[in-house]
Amino acid sequence: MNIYDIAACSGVSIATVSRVLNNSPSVSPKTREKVLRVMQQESYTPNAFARGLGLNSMHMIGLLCTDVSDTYYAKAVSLVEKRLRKDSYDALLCCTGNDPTDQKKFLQLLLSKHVDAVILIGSAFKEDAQNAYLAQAAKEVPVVIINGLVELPGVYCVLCDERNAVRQNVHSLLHQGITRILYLYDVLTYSGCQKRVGYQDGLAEAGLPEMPELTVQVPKSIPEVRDAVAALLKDGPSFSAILASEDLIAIGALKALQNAGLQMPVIGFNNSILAQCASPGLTSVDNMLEILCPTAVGLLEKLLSGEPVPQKTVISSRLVERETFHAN
Amino acid sequence: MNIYDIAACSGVSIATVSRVLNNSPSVSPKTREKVLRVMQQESYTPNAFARGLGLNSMHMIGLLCTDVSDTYYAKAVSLVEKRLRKDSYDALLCCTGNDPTDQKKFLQLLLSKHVDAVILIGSAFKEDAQNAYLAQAAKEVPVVIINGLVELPGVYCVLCDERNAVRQNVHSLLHQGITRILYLYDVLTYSGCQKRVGYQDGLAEAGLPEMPELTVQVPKSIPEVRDAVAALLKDGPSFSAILASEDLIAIGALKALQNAGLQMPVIGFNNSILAQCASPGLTSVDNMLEILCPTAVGLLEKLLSGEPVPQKTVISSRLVERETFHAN
DNA sequence: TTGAAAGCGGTACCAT
DNA sequence: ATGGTACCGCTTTCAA
Repeated sequence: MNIYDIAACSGVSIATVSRVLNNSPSVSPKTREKVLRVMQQESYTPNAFARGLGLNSMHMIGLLCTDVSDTYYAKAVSLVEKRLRKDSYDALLCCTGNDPTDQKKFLQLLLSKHVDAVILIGSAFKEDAQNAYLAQAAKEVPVVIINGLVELPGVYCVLCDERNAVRQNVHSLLHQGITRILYLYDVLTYSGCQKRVGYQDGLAEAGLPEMPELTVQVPKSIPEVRDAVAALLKDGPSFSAILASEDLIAIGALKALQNAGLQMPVIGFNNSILAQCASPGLTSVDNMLEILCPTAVGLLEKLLSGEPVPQKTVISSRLVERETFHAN
Repeated sequence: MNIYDIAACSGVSIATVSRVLNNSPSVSPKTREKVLRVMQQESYTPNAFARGLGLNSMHMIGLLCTDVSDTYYAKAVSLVEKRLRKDSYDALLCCTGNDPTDQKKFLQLLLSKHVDAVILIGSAFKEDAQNAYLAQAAKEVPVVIINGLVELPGVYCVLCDERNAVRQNVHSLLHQGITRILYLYDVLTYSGCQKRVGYQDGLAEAGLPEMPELTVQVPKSIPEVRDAVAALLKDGPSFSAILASEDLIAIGALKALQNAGLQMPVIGFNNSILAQCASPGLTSVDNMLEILCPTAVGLLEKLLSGEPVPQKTVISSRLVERETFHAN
């Protein structure tokens, strides 16, 4: 069943059928009615490829995500996809992993599929070399970055003020009289850098010196973090609170503390389900995916309909206090 | 840059360019070489829509998933997507939620996009009414179900023997002298049913009567499960071990036990990252997504190239013991 | 081995 | 308001 058949059955031309299909106002109600009835009867579905060829769009958005199996990114993908459906966009999912070469390859791949736009979720795009590719891509279609920042024409960023979130955490710990705060992080994506700088900000504001021995990079793995923190507890510099760039990392640290029979404030990041799973419940910074994601898609919607939108949208975080917050 | 331009630049016809594009053997090495060089020079990319229109395929697979924000499904989607890329298929992601109406709507949507196949991940398709839609869909494209079972022509299932997994868990608990085992579950998808039946199997084998008061349905939410289990501990039937259909549920139960100062064997399901996050570490059944997902895509690969494949592939699970396993 | 040309199923412009 | 028709860019059959 194609548009020609429908045209024949309805006794009109394919042009008219196409108009009905596209809700063109210039079709008489009677004609529209008739054509629609035939479509219904024949349970006609327009061919998406033919449509794509003509319009140069299949109403698809490319989702470039480092890793959907990660709880945080999975949530972001879920929220984005749900919001995209509202505008009847389809989501083409592309998981890149952390290799920059793959990331650019997949970006290329999405463009070759003529997606209407690309949304970056947790991408590590950060170095200039990669940004060159992003810049190129952004010339072809709008690029929206969730919780990342690349200031380039055609690239729009929606992000959470994580730097300030960490700064405030430091501040509140200092307020409890804790000055030696261990900061654990894994990768230095844009987001990763912001958090670390927030940690430094917090200390600097209180006139405290930087403590490089308390800023420790760890792999994103519970047992490895646990062991690393255990080692620190044994031989390392002393500390009496822990901030982590990720819930998972915080949980690894929590395990080390438990094994050592110690208690101290531990604050994670992302407010993921993992934070709820931990015992004691992990206090965590919520970076507001529930807001970021719909906002990002909303932006895209406007962009694609030609409306102007800000290149950068920043929202603030929210601390979710659970059992690991206070000292003693 | 289209195929005509490339043809012109190479001094051949578009047919020849097309042949080169599709690795047709009937092109002389010299011609092929020449055309390829031009393509390279012009950094030509064939138009995916035009290709789709001609071939009636854009080399896309529809992923029908109830909820990617769920840790378990996210992992499945991740593994499937990764494996699909190997065969250079793209993944069109569709999150349906649990409403059967939506599920059939999205299935329809994927079909209208002419995906080459559909992979169901954690779908609740179970009732006959829905199966009618599946049957219809399976007439158009192959349907592969991961960890679910629907026996219909054109539907292929790859699943884990979860029934047996639970049976064995019951068995081993009975062996430890525990006869009163609380079974917690949330939804009765195919998988959900199998697990529950496994629980019954285990008890039946030991000649124990069914204990409906120990088979409790709970919502998939840590605090709600915690409260439900706390209530059972207070006023309910006695039990001295807990089996759950999901890690998340097991963790809720664990929290209730901790609050009550109690310890008993608790076994979760899925061996998700959540199990590692819990303290004490949650013993959990691994239902082998790492095997199921690649197997499912491998099946699809064969199907799409016309090779025959079994309609049902079952693999066995693996118990991952952590701290919550043994009594005392 | 190569080329010409007829689809594939729509969109959109130009007439009427 | 409606119809005719030239695209869109590729695949594939048929002839040469």
